[in-house]
Amino acid sequence: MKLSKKQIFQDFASSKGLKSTKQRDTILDCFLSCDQHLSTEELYLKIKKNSPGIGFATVYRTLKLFAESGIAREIQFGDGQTRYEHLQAGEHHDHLVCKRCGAIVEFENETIEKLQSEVARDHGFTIINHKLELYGICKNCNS
Amino acid sequence: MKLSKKQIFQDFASSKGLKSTKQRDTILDCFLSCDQHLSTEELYLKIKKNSPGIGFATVYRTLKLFAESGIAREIQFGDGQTRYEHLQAGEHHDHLVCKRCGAIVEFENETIEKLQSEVARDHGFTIINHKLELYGICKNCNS
DNA sequence: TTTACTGCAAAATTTTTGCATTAAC
DNA sequence: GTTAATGCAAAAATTTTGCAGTAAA
Repeated sequence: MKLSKKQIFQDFASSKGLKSTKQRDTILDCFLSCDQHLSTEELYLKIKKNSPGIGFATVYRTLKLFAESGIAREIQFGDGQTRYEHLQAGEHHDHLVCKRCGAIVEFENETIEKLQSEVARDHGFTIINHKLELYGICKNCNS
Repeated sequence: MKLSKKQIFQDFASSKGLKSTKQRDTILDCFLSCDQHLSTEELYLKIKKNSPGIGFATVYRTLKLFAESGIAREIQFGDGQTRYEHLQAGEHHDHLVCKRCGAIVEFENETIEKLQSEVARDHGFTIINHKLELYGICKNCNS
């Protein structure tokens, strides 16, 4: 069975000699229980409601650690803010983004993934990860 | 035969009642003759060499116009800078990005495009455009 | 002349960092 | 005791805007 993200991060932390703190636990819990695709700012505001003591810089630095540990990934949807999404090792999240209402739908498609590997191979690339975003108008906004 | 990007932009400009200026011509020429994927800053620096009078804000606003006219598109590779790439109507540029040396290789793949349309249709989306980036290590850096 | 464009500098955003203090090991 | 983490506030880096002067229609 897969390790939980919490476990993965704890392993990462101890392997790096990082200390375990109340703040990091709080941020990790909130991050995991929150929606995908939150920006640093958004997560910070959510956390501040229950834990007013936590500062923006701590959230900022902790999210960077999450990305480094592999449980999260930075993404940019072109709105000027860096966002973080949950990431399970080996998982991919591709996105449908509605240009009108901002709705984000996730999808996975094995065949596309395979084709991507082929393209990479043809060009001599070893793929580490990828990003696929389809921008358009969603069902609701269309009707 | 396809309209040139220059032509497309001129049509766009006149349809919008925009005036034709020396600066915009200069910026358009440099943009078209320059490498793909330049940031505003980078293009500004290139232009300043030959036309020292042109200001950053003009380059910035002109690139926005290029994007609006359809001859360019904003992209983000996650390095904190917005970049602009050339875009022919109906064309897509997907990218292989080397995480080590930063090399960018463009590719197109019809089958992937078709699958994307299917995914979008399945979710009730009408696609306007898309972004596909494969991150990895390129042939040179691998060897 | 009327309207848009330019260049400058200032403002607004967002990301990143320095540092004294606090807390974990 | 050491070493890392935190919170604040300041600094950097980018993007965006206001405005007076300039140039195009």
